[in-house]
Amino acid sequence: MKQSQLFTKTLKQTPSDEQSYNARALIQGGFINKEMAGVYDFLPLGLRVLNKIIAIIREEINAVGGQETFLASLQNPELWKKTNRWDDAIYDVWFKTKLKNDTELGLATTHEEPLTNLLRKHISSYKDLPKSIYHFQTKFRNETRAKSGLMRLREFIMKDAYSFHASEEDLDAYYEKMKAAYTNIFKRAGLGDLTYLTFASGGTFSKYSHEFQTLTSAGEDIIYICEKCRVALNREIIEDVNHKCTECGNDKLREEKAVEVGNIFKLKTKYSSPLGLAFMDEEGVSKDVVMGCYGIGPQRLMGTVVETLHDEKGIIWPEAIAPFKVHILSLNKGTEAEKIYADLSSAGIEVLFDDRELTAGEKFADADLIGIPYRVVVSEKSLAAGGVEVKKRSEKEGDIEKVENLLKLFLKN
RNA sequence: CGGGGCAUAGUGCAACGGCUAGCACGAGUGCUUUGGGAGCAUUUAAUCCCGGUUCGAAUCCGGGUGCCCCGACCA
Repeated sequence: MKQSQLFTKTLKQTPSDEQSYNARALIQGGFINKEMAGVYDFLPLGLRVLNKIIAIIREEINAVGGQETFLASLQNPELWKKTNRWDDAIYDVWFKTKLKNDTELGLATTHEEPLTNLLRKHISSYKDLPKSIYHFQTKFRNETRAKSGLMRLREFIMKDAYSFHASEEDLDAYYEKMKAAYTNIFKRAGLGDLTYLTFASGGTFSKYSHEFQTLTSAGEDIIYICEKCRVALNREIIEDVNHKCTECGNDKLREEKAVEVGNIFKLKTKYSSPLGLAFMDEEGVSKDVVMGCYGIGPQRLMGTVVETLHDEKGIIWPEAIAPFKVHILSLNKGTEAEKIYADLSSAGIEVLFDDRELTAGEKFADADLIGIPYRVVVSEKSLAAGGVEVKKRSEKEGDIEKVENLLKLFLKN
């Protein structure tokens, strides 16, 4: 894409109405726009990143048998009354609205109820199980305090997956597969080294649930890390386990601030029972379906990447989720840059081409701010040196590369 | 929901109760510039809302709204 055509502009100064780094950098770079506290628009650059994160999640969930759907955001209170979650005194994050005839509706905060109810039409026998179903859909949560840019939103997309099983053993086995899928997702998104599988409180039916916590000062959670096992314990359970690792008993735990980027949870029959999702087993006995649920917020994941991967000049996107792979900066009047842009683009490489009539300093500053992994500078100076300068965003110095080698270089990487 | 801070051109800041609300960046025009946010000239554009005090309010008072932060909360 030609940068001269991009409708968004970068800001020279960071916005004064944001404190968190992710919000400041993403707004300054033109990735997102703030509508109100906890509500952001995604602009072309930001949407490209978001879509790449979603694509990674989709691949990994599909790989463990997930079937993608798209459930509605307007929800029927009757289902929520059955699970006792409609009452604001019990579940206080609702945005509620009404039809013109005064019938109440809820804007989806999550989708356990409607999906469980939907599955009543499709699951009746042990032969129909197991199943894994997910979607990417907007959640609305009336948080008392939205905060920290993309870290706690009132309107956000969630990938929520739900699995349905004939037995707890089967759920347990699938849960481990999903755990591995989540590990892959965070690794691919560039957060592998900073993300810990974390034991958290389990609620009614399980001892523990698992969170995926990424270390960052922007996080809201305190976790205790066991380096031996590479797992962590959420502060909410630390007293229950006497400050010892649940895996190996290690009591030398390191306290860190972290953000919950994902959560997996064994629901068992918490929703199937009140909503009447049952199946007939091999003996002809009716049993409640056993469920698990698995959530990731792609926007929070994006915010976490920005919080953790940046320097004083701007964002440093991991290649897998960068808005573009290559950023070409044209500093001369010639057509060399234009040709490189055309050649790389037609080879399927994602290129942002800074063809704007600006000074070199402005282009460099914008490139650093936007944070595309590879910067290619085309100038009289580079051409005189035999080619173009190729520099990684994550490195200080670049190298002169011959123009004819670029295609090979970027197709290889 | 408790506590604190803030609200002025598109953006970032300034202005003792008093003159035509100032500066920088941005944007428009013209000329000059091009390896780290360039120069000259010129133009453009603002006091969150409602009420009050006062000869006079961006400034003081009351109420509202919005934003940020701390805490509470958070499948």
